[in-house]
Amino acid sequence: MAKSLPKRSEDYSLWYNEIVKRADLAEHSAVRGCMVIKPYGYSIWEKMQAEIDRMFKETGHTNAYFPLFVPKSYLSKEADHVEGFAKECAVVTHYRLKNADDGSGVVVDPEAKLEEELIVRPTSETVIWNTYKNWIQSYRDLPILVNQWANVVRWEMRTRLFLRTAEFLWQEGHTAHATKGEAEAETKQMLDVYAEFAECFMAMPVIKGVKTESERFPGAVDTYCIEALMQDGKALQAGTSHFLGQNFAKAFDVRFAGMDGKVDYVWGTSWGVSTRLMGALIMAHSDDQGLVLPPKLAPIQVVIVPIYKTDEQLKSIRKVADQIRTELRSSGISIKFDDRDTQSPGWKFAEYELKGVPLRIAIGPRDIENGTVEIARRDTKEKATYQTSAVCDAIRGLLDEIQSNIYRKAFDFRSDLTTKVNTYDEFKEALDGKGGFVMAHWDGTVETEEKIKAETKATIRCIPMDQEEENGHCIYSGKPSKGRVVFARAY
RNA sequence: CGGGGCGUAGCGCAGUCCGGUUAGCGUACCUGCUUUGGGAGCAGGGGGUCGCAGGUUCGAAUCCUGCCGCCCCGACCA
Repeated sequence: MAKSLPKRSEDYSLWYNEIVKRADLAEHSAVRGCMVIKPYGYSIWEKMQAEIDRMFKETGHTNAYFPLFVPKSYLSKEADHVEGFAKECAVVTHYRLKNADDGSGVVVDPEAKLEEELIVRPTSETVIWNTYKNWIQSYRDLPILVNQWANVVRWEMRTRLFLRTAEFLWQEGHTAHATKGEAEAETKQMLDVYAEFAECFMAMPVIKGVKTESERFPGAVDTYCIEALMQDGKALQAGTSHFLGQNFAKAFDVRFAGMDGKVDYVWGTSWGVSTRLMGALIMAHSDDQGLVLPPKLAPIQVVIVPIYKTDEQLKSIRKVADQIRTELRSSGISIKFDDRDTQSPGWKFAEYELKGVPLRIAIGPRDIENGTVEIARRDTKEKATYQTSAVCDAIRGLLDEIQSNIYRKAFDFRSDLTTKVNTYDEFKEALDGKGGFVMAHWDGTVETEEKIKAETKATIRCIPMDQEEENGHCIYSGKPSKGRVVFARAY
């Protein structure tokens, strides 16, 4: 009867797909590569959004909204940008349908062809810089610190729920500055925001770094990123922040008069995180029983399950449950009392485990008699009995403890799977053995990077920002190097 | 785009090779009774254009032709 998940150790990819569906996070839609985000999954995304949005506001940003459609000509104004995105764009060519002559349904009306095709945005730099052109004349108009929450479409060849879908939800920040230094500082600030969110809320340690030239965002001068490690030893890019230099300002002719009266191009940044974070969250902590959610992002932090035979028993359990619920709610904890009599307690236990609810309180006749409740932790599966009077304090403490425990667990896991290597043989051995992050010297050339990728499927995830200076030799070419970079096989 | 798989009840599948009563199983759903400290038991019940179109045949989920769609692996990819 137990409907167990596939085991991570046996088929990680199958486990991932199943957990997404079984925990009611998302499902495939009728359209290839697109997903339906279900209410429970969406409520986790909303928790993420709320925190990220708060952090944006705290750093001086405001939200706006730009159109879904990008005129085709805009995309080609920045050469690298169009090169990077052209192959995965959805294109709108017509604006009307009509009934087919043979009665077979509706067909595209050939009379209704658009003069200029519209691209469904894969990202919004072009529309936004075209707009900024009109917003900026002088240094007094700068900086512009705008973010938008939106959906974008990238026609990916192969998709995976949350990790890579044809349409996805994200936020994209687009800022404009008077100086290079200010734009660079903004790029790094937002990277810090992402890293803080990942570590403090998702309980997921990340490496901050810079992308190599070949992994850079099309149109950027520098791409900064946070890289996380998943339980199967593969890396996941969890967020990026781009220093755009004056590239888009030049492409869209966005100039401003400085204090000294001289006219110059504006400096730009863009940065984003997406529903891919949901995938990261799932893979960072969950186990073979289901989701494990960090308390700070769990839509339901505590669930109370009553165990009873008679209405009388339920009545006295409800009294205790209501008391606990009222007190915890007043300290901002989200708590659900599941008194449905349509499901058995055992069913509920399994269900809330699958959904990653951090704490479960069970109250039965035995507890009522003893003035106790049973609390079970999702992360360690430990159960303990508490005096009813001590429950609320215990819960508050346990939520904090779970948050830091799963972070520590993920951190230790990453430490175990981070290997320093000095030769190409050691490199391949580490990759094929335990996987994870492999720290190695690299000669700084695209050629070497490409050869390593072709031979091992490992890419340079980033050049870490806290890179230690260390003289060494490139594992591939033997040429001198001044520090290690992070290699991994990645999603 | 290459390789593999799948399409039969809400979901998961068997049946297809070798055509033949009324298309079956698990689960979910509905009703009733008994249950409830780890996915309850028993009894009864409802639910199907077998992906679509055409063909062969007395007869097609099953054979033939064409088409459509989705998933997985790979190549590709902020």
